[in-house]
Amino acid sequence: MPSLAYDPYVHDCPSRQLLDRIGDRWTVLVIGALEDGPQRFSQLARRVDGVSQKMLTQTLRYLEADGLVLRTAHPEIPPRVEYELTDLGTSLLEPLGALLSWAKDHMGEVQASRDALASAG
Amino acid sequence: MPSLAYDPYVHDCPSRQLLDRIGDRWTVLVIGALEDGPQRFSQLARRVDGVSQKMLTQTLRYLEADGLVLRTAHPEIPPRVEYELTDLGTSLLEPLGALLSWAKDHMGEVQASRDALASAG
DNA sequence: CAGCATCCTGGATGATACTG
DNA sequence: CAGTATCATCCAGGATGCTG
Repeated sequence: MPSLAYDPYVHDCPSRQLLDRIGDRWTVLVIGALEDGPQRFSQLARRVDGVSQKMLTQTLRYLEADGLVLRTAHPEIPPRVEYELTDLGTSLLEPLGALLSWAKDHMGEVQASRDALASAG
Repeated sequence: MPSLAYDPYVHDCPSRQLLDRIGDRWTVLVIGALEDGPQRFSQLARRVDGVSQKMLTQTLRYLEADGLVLRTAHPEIPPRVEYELTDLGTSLLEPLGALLSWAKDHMGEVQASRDALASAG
């Protein structure tokens, strides 16, 4: 049994800060989109369907600041900017994968529970 | 390398639904608080510091509906209601623990990256 | 004690227009 | 193409008061 000892509601606690990041709609999606190699801004925008330019930019800036994503601007016309996961960012794929894996394995049970409660009224 | 193949932005996708749940500030905290056994409502309110009655109630209702938490109301005066993780809820502790673990192990690097960028201007 | 109902605010997010 | 700037919106979440 893993320990959740340090409380994420303590503002200074790393777990809280991580939770805040994962909380927003886009961070996880962007990281997922970058899983298979460097991507250009417009590629990401298409890949992470529904994200606005503003949000994509903001998310990428955060990830860059946190050292999870590397930004490379090529001095060309027209501009070309590529984003890729750093080693640190890549290391996050594993626990994230574990979570998605749980969802895949157990979401059926969750859905069944919802349905049961709904039909029970 | 884990696969993040199925896209969480697809509304039907389990990963998206899980993300939505974890997205809110309280779900993860409540699950964490329930890690070491059944808790009363007021205990949880104190444990998950900062949560309002409304949010705690709402979060518990969701978790109950999803089959992650079991609610037991004892017919007494004054009322006593206990919440505990189901087996399903307990199984979520593991991937969650992995994520928190990552935060613990790497948040230092993240913070260093932030500081570096900040001082660099 | 546990928990609804109501009102209200702020910040996250989107839409739009413009630029190097 | 890859952004920046600005305005508009929406609802999660907090505050408060009441009930069984």
